Amino acid sequence: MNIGDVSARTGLPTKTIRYYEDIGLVRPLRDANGYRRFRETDMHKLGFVGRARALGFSIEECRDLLALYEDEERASADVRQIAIGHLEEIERKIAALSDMRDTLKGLVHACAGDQRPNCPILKELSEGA
Amino acid sequence: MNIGDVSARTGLPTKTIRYYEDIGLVRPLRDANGYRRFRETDMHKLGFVGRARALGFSIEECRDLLALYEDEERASADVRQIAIGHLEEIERKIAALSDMRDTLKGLVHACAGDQRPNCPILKELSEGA
DNA sequence: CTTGACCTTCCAGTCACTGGAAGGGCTAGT
DNA sequence: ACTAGCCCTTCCAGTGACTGGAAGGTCAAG
Repeated sequence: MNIGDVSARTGLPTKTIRYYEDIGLVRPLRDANGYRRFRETDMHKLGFVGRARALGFSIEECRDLLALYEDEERASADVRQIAIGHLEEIERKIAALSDMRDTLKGLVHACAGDQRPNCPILKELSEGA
Repeated sequence: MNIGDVSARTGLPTKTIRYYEDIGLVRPLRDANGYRRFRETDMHKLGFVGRARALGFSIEECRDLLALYEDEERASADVRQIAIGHLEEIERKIAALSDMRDTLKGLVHACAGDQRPNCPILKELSEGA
């Protein structure tokens, strides 16, 4: 399979697939003409990474998860630990964004949004709370 | 005021303040020795940007907000529109993160997290939903 | 006159791609 | 045989918003 087929099947852009090769996530073979040749296992790995990325795991976490996936002797505790760490990170981000949302909502609500210059949003940014 | 004083008063790292000068958010004066000299208005602007960044506004949004702040003829509607756009962006991010969180929570819950290799997290990443 | 805390510029790295240029390969149709 | 139109290759540069570090100038205190 050439890179275009893999892209169509995994949904990953070819640029991204080449990048994943660059950083060593996959190691496709090469045809005589220099084209990358992807085996089923390569495509499977790329799908794995694509799904892990969609869940917000970093590339390094993906690398670790892949290594665990390929290690038949793995302990599921190690996988779970990575997932828990990531989950906590997501909870922190949600909390931070929720704080921003609440503050912004209050400001947007307080602002008349008309042709006059008076604006509580600018006032807040200018003076602090 | 030198950059160190501004840093202490605004809470922004000196590196960040220099960066903000680089991209034209502030234009401090220069002393004969080459040191940046910040006026009150410069510090005020930096505080403004710091608070806007803390609410998640991008640098370009901060630039626009600053311009509106300095425009006495502004319409508060323009400020409000920027804030609403940003608010929607935040809502989208929260929604995406919440989806990830829910999926991850389910997977973490389903995983025994012991010494055995069997793992529903890896299974999901490997096979898709 | 030295120490140490400040300040300066410039370069490189972060993260995970993304865009584009320049060029070679392959297949189908004329 | 030639050409059109894809597909593939590499390499370089840019994104956002900083951050780290090196190499060196300045200044006040002791």
